[in-house]
Amino acid sequence: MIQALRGMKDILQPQSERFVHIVETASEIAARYGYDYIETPLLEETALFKRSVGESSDIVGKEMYQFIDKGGNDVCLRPEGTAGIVRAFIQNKLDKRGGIHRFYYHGPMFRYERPQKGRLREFHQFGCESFGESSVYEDFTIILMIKDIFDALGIGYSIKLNSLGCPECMPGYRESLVRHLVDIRDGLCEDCQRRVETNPIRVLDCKNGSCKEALASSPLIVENLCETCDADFRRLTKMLDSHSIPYELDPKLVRGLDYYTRTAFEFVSDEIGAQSAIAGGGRYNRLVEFLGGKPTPAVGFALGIERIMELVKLPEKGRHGIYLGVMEEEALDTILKIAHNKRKSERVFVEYSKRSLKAHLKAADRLGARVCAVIGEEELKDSLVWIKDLETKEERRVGFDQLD
RNA sequence: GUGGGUGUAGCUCAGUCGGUUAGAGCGCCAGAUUGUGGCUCUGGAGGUCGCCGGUUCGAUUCCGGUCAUCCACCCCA
Repeated sequence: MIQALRGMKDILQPQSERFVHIVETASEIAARYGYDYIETPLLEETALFKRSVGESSDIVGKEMYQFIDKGGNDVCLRPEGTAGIVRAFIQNKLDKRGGIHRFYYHGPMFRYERPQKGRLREFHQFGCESFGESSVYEDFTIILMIKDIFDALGIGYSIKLNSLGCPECMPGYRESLVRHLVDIRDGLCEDCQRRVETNPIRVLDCKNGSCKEALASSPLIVENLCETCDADFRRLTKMLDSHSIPYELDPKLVRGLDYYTRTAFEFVSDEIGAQSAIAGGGRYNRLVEFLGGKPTPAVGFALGIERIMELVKLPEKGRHGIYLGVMEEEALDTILKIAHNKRKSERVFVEYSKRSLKAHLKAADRLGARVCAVIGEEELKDSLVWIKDLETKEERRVGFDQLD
């Protein structure tokens, strides 16, 4: 038997219903915040991700589905959404056009990781990217939008917030951090000792207990921000406070992708296991320029649909729709016409073969229909259809055109 | 990539200290008379006990390998 590849899953109902519900809810809210839908290719040149996500990240280093296509191009399945959208933004010359451009997207992402709870090799994200707005109010608005989405979906979360600084203050901070890390090197885990060279910022994010202890006294970026970054960060937290949005300052929150600057945030849930981030994002003012476009400020986020599916509770829909069947073959034509008409407004099931009343009722019941409508010998004579409400058990006969 | 758990019916799982017909609940199918579903009752179908190899008179059970899956590390949504 051929099975789906490791870490890749079919999504059938009832899960597919949650999936659609999440995408629809998020899309609707994003549209109300002024975002337009964008669709970009799943396959991109490998160089795009190497440059945007960063070569030092594990995503690029060892988790990409990368291969050479038949034309000799080095390509890979996208491991995340932002890079492709930034590429599209630049390629379509929107950077030169100026103004503000906001996009939302959703679709599959691919990372060759070891699967576990909340982590798949093919997973789905919904995300938004806003280009051209440098105000921190846009960062605030994006956080507010995510809150709206999660509230609409009825799921709990907490927000972690940090600022990663900018080219003004980050390099200086990085140097002092490295100096400190070198001092405490012996107390760090193997991975972190390596990271001191490759990506010192990420040492802060290490979950290893001994590293956490060793890092207790390390300098924090939020205490080393330049004036502009600091003012923005204060404004952001003030806005969140005044809107009564609870958040937790996490000076050790480091986004895994290299392109983030200033605002970085994560929405986490404590109900879904170790992979607790249900949304993450922040500002990435340097990425457009880095990928060859005109310098353009940008903010964005992505949320993990599969992780959220575990949290969404769908309202019970109960019986709905109508089931149509016949006990005499001559009535099938009539039934099909009724079905076509009813389908303009509701869910309709049609059984094409002649069956006993009992069989029809049973089938209607199993399909979750509210009404079972059948034409038998008696109804055929008088041009009527017998209907039964499976919930109230009421039954009656009505004319072909009076079905409601 | 590392570590641990688990693979027995469609689903959730029991069980065999190695022995002849491998079980339960749920689900499924059929019936409880003629045109009445869900509930109940009765009956029935359905399993090469993940795969390969080893030990053994004999393996679903023990051992090794392999694959799959789950959880955690790592990484991240």
